[in-house]
Amino acid sequence: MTFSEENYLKSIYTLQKDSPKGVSTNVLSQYLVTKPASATEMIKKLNDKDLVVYQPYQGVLLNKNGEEIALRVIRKHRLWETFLAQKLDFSWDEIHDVAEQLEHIQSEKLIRELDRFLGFPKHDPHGDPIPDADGNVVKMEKKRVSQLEPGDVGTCIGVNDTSSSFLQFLDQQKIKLGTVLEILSLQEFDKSMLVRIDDRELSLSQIATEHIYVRI
Amino acid sequence: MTFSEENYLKSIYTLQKDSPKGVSTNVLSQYLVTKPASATEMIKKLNDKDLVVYQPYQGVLLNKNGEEIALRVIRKHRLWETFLAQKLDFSWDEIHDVAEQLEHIQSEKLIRELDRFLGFPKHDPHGDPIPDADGNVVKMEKKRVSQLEPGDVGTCIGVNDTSSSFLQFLDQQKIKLGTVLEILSLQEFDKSMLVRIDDRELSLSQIATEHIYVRI
DNA sequence: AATAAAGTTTAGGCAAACCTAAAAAATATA
DNA sequence: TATATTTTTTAGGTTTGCCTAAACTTTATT
Repeated sequence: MTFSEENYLKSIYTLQKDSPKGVSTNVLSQYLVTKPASATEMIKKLNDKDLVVYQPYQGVLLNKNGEEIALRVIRKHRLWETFLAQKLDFSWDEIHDVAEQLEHIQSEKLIRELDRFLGFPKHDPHGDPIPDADGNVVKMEKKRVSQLEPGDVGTCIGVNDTSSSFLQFLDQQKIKLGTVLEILSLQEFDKSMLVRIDDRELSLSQIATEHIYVRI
Repeated sequence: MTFSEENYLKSIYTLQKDSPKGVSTNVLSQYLVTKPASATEMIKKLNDKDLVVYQPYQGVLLNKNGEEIALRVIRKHRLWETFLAQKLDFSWDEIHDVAEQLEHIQSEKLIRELDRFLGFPKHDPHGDPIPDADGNVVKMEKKRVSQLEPGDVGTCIGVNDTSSSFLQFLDQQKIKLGTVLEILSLQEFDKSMLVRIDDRELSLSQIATEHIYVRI
């Protein structure tokens, strides 16, 4: 399993949630910042290795084998993200690129021990669930802040946008995992929301409320 | 800088200590488990990038630039080894392969934070010095156990053989970094040594005594 | 339904890092 | 010193993963 193969499998896993009848080469190559021709080529290789279901022109989906590998890579990615945030004081926006490299390290023992060292965390710093060693992922009831109504209270469990500008915005506003938000009001004209966090009130734009996930 | 280039630079750094007037392609390729022709090719590439001094048929040595990069890779390798041994309970023989992968992760911040997290260690689990961020390496006075005489006492600071059979032997004998050895006697006929460790006495073959380093 | 537009695949190339086999240079031996 | 042996380099080939351009499907529009 090469780095590149792992990256394709992981990407297909992520993208197939929004394209349940097949991830197109266009979408896939855009996500991976390559070209459609390259995606086609790799998909054919993964198909030959019996990791995906693929019919020319019909997009690609992971089969059981492919999903198993994708989940292993995602498990590693999220454990490393947890390590970087918890132990090495990385901020949200610095985590991703490094975890992207670390996720490809091959060593069963490494990942088992890392998991133990971190205290068997269930979620990564973005609130996404960490698959267990057998590939089981806990599903969580998450809602976007934008789906809440005045009076609702939610606990921040993740975000939807990993751009560093957004993550920096969150750092500035001191919004992190576990932060409790109370919705005070919704402005009709621009769908912005007035929320209370601890003792301060602040206004979040619609864009922001759509990118923050909470558990209610 | 590719993985392969980094591996070649690191290997040349190690090998040039024993071949101060040039590391031959033969030796280099054997060390890296490739073929001489591959080594020649890479050396030419490193030469074009001004990282080594190379004259055809005369072997290769690192220049200032090459040494700087080699030391950065070695620093990362040894910090990761320390992490694996100290935090993840890896034993001596399990460390190397994983550190070999981790050493290629690119992130200044990662290695700075890892260093801090580990408490700025000066030596790795094999007793080898960890270069600092500026590439300074502390030289240490180390002796092989075989160079000691009856009555001498030494503290184990490293080993010379990273084969897993040897490292497993050490684990079995409970010889680790910091273990204090007292030489009781030397057998003339096979150069084996009787040593005391804590309260027990054991005999070490000449092969073993030549592969264990101590500070006296 | 016919055509235009968009998306996908195929064909042919390129760079990195490896390989084998042959040629060339350096070293050892008679 | 001339030849034999060893070492190193060159030449040409392979695989992986990327690319562009052209051909082919599918989907959208009129």
